[in-house]
Amino acid sequence: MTSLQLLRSNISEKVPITDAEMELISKYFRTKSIKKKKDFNRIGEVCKDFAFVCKGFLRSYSIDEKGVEHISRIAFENYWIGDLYSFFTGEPSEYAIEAIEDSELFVISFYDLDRIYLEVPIMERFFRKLFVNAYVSTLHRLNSTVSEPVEVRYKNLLKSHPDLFQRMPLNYIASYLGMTPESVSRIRKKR
Amino acid sequence: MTSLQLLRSNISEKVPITDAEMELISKYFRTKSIKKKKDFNRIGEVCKDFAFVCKGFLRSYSIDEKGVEHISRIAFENYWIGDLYSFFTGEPSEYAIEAIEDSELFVISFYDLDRIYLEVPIMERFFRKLFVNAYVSTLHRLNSTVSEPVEVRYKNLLKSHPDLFQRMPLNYIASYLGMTPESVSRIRKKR
DNA sequence: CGGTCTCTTGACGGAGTTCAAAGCTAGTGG
DNA sequence: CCACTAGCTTTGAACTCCGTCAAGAGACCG
Repeated sequence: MTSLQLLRSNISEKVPITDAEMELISKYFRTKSIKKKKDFNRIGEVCKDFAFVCKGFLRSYSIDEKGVEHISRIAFENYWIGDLYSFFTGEPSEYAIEAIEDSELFVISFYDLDRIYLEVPIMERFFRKLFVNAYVSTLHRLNSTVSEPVEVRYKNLLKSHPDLFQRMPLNYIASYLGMTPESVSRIRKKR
Repeated sequence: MTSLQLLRSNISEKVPITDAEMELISKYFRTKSIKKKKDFNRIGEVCKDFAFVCKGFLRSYSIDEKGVEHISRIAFENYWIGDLYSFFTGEPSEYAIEAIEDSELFVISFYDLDRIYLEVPIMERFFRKLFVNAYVSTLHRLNSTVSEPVEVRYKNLLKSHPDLFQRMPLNYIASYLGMTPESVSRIRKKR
C-alpha cells in the first residue's frame, strides 16, 4: 500500500471520497521525512503543519516546570499528529513532537487545509470526526488516570495496544501512562 | 439577551453567520428544561441530543467499578454538553449528565444536526472548531493531572474559573479536579 | 570495547487517600 | 416559622500507593 492509498483509506473510514477529490486533496499534502530522535515540532515554535503518519512512529510531549517530560500523544502509521492548538491559533506550541522511529509523513499547512475545505467540503466533516475521536479518547484517558491505579492502566494499555510495547521504550510508556518507569518495571515483573 | 441571541453569539465566535442561516438553524433546535438534580442523560442510555446551555449549569460524570463518581465535564451558560461518543456512534453512554442548577437548554438530535450541515454548511466548520477546543482543553487537563500536585491544580482552577466556586459544591470541584473533598478542604484552609 | 541509555531492584519517604466523627448549612414539611 | 434531616464541609489520625533516590546490571551504538 502506498502512502497515498493509506491516506485515502484513512479518510474513507470516516467520509466517502471520490478519485477526483483525492486528486485535489493530494496536491496540498507534502511529504516529509523525520529521522529517529529528530523533531517535527519544537516547544516555543508555531506548529505550522498537521501531519498524517504514513510510516514510523512519533510522540508528542510537554515539559513541566521541573523539567520532566510528559508524553501526551503517540502516533503510529495511519494516525494524525500535530499541536492543534498552535496549528489553529498560530500561538507558539507547548508541545514537542519527535520521531521515535524514522518516519514518513504527509503534512499540510493551515492555509492549504483551508483550501482543501473550499475545494473538497466533505473534508471539513472528516476533520470534525477526527477531532471528536481525539477528544473522546483523551477524555477516556483522563478518566482512567484519575480513577484507576497504575497497574490497571498499564494492563489496559497492554490489551488495547500490544504493538506499542514492542516499539516504544519503557520510560515512554510510563510517561504516556502518567507514572514512573520504576512503577512500570515493577508491574511488569509480576508476570 | 434571549437564548437564541446567546446561541447566535456563541456561533459567531467561531464562524460568520447570517440572519437567514440562523433562521434555518433555529428550526432544528428544541428547548428543554432540566430541573436541579434531574438527568439530561443517564448511564446506559444512548445520548440522543447534544445541548447548548442557555441558562443554568450541568455536570457530566462517569461511575467507576468502586461506585465512585468522576466528573468529566462542567457546562455553564454558553457552553455545549453531551456525550459525543454515544451521540455520534449510537452506543449506550458511559456518562451521566445532570443539572446542578435548574437549566434551560437548546438541544439538537443527531439527525437534525445532519440536516443543519446540509442546509448550513458553515456549521460543519463551527462544530469542528468546537471539538478541537474541547480536545485541546481536555489534553491540557490530562497534562496538569499527571504533572501538578493537587494544590496547584486547585489554584489554577480557582484562577481560571472563580465563578465555579460560587455555584458548585466542594465535592464536585474535588471530583472534577481528580482529588478527594478532604484534600480540597485542606487546601482551602491554608488561606 | 567504553560510554550512554535503558531497565531492574531495593529502601525510604511523603503526598494524598481512607476512614471516622462531628459541626455546619440549607431545604422541607408540619 | 421553626424543627428536623440530609447533605455538605471540616478536622484528625492512620495508612498506602507510588514516587524519589540510588546503585547496579544489561543492552546498544559509535
